[in-house]
Amino acid sequence: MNTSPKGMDSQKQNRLKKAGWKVSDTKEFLGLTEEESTYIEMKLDMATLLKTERTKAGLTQSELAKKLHTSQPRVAKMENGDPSVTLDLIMKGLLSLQLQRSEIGKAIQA
Amino acid sequence: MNTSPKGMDSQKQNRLKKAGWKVSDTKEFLGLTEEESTYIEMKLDMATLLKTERTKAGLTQSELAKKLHTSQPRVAKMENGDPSVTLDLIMKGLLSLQLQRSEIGKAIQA
DNA sequence: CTAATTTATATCAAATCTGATATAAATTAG
DNA sequence: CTAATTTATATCAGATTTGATATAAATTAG
Repeated sequence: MNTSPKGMDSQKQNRLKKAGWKVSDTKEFLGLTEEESTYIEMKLDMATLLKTERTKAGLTQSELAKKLHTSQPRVAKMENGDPSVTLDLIMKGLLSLQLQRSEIGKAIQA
Repeated sequence: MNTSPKGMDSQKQNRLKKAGWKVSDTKEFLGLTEEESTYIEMKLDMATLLKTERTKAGLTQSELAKKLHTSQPRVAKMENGDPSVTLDLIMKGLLSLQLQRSEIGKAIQA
């Protein structure tokens, strides 16, 4: 019994609550519509990709921050999928790491 | 002679200047770095996709606006790639039209 | 053509996002 | 262990983005 949204996925839950995501309604991430959670998951995936790619490039957060004309603390927030960071900023980060649209697109499809 | 960034692409230029994009430097969209223009093009492509998909779904801007809990004028700006609109909002728009991540990802790869 | 519908532009206060700074916590090097 | 480096958290003023409203322009229907 119960394959409904109640019995959500087990791994996804932690990722959502990890960063301080807050739902418009009330109860935690319960009450998230399909679109809302898809949007958040997408953003978290992009955040993870940013961290992965930065590391792969052998850069520190401070070094990436300089390329991006921002600060190290903000890069930390980008990589942790902080709700106060826009997808725009994360995308700019990925592009500054020389990722191609094809690579970003592939990651979004995942 | 001249296959350098000076002799940019011909179609892309119009799309950029179309919406009121302003470069941090001065001269029009000259002086855009590769990353900056890629970011803008990506956003414009998503904007176009939004308009295409809304139309395909047989919805007016007002109807989509209601789904998105926003206003018709903002939907217009989204579809026209107005610089004052975040990629976040456009993505939420696409998701509210029931597009899957796979479809969005594919469009980004283009 | 004329009215109705749809889309675009202008404006604005409130909310959100921004880079910067200070500093704490965690990780890595010696 | 201890210091150095790197990453995370807190705060904040300024900038940008937001939904809303009014209204103009464009498109479509009759």
